[in-house]
Amino acid sequence: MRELGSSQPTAVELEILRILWEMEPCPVRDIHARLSEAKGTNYSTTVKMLSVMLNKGLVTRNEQATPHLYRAAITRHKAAKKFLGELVEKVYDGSVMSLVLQALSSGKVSKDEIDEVRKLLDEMEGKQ
Amino acid sequence: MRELGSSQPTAVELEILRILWEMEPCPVRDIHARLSEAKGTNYSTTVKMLSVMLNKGLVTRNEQATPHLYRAAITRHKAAKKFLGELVEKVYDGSVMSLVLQALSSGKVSKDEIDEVRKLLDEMEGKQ
DNA sequence: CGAGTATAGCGAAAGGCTTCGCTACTGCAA
DNA sequence: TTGCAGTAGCGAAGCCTTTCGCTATACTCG
Repeated sequence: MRELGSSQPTAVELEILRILWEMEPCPVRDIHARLSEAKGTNYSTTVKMLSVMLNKGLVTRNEQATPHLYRAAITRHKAAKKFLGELVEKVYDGSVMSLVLQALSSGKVSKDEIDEVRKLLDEMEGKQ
Repeated sequence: MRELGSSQPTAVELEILRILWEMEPCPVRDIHARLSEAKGTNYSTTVKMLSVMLNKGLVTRNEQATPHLYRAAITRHKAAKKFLGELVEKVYDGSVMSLVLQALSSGKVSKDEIDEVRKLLDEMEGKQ
């Protein structure tokens, strides 16, 4: 088994993680139900992907239970942080701010949310 | 040739795009110089990658010039927007704000930058 | 002109991700 | 006990990305 977190989850892996974050712990059948709904893939495929992910340390499972129950090995928060870091690094050349500005200017943000950001900014400034 | 933007740039493709964004238009040799510095790959590899990217519509080139001069077919801004949109969609379930809050709370942001965000927030509020 | 160097391109190999077919095991019901 | 349905696993195929060797073409300088 590779070291945990040594690699970013791939596309399908991420889909599975998202399902787990929402309904873990859960058996293959449930994961497959959601996955096949979106992609129409075979049950074997889901089982295999989970075995691959288990191998990579992206998920864990309880083998005592029948059927086995799967869980994500990284929290949504941690995964998000990794993705974000990579995005900032690779596309925004390490500037968190460039990304924030672009994200904000994409619109779709409510007044309450704007206030929330202000509050965060105030806190940050206080600590500097 | 596939339709422009039909697929996200892959890892190496993104590296090449970043080089182009910085120094376009430029010949293969220059791109290769930068790429091999980071990865130690062969000149042929760079040529091939560019031909693949040309095929995908990720880059354009001026064949009149000798050697041919390459340019990125998408701006850094557009690529960033696409990546960001995907990240928000896939990891933050569509909430731009979750992403912004997480990005900001990762630290590494100067006072000037904080002020810059405030200004943007004010503008946004004015328009609502 | 002719040799040597720079440029361009192609096809195939290597490796990773995703998919599935086939097999095996388990547990329950007739 | 036998058969069926649900569960688990493996190996290989197919596809895409990345890599390079080999070949061909163009250009430069002596």
